[in-house]
Amino acid sequence: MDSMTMNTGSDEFVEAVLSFVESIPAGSVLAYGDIASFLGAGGPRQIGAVLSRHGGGVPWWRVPHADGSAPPGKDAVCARYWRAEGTPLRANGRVDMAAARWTPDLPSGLGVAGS
DNA sequence: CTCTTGACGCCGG
DNA sequence: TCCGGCGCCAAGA
Repeated sequence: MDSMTMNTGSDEFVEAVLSFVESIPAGSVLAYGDIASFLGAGGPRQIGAVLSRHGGGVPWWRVPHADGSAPPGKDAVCARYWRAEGTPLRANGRVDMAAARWTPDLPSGLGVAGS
């Protein structure tokens, strides 16, 4: 997909975000800003906007804030899902981003590639 | 064209 | 650690 042709608000962008979220394995999470960064389009707010409108069919609970906290109102629901999926949590009940943060499957051989 | 709003993120107190 | 404020990006009125 041409990232440069992907304009926020376009169905392409929406599908890309939803697809990305669906690809997140249970037990791992990604912050709004992380998705925007990996996607290479828009910003954290655009990701949140998409999930708020079309996130009804994807594991949106795997997409907390950068600090590991959950979206407004969904705090209790998220905690339940996180516990069920064994997501690394901190004492405060928020996600341990340092351990739960997921990265797309990169070509084998990388891992340590410090670039 | 300008102003406000929003499932964000980071910094300072 | 919690709270508030400012910055960012795009859509809507």
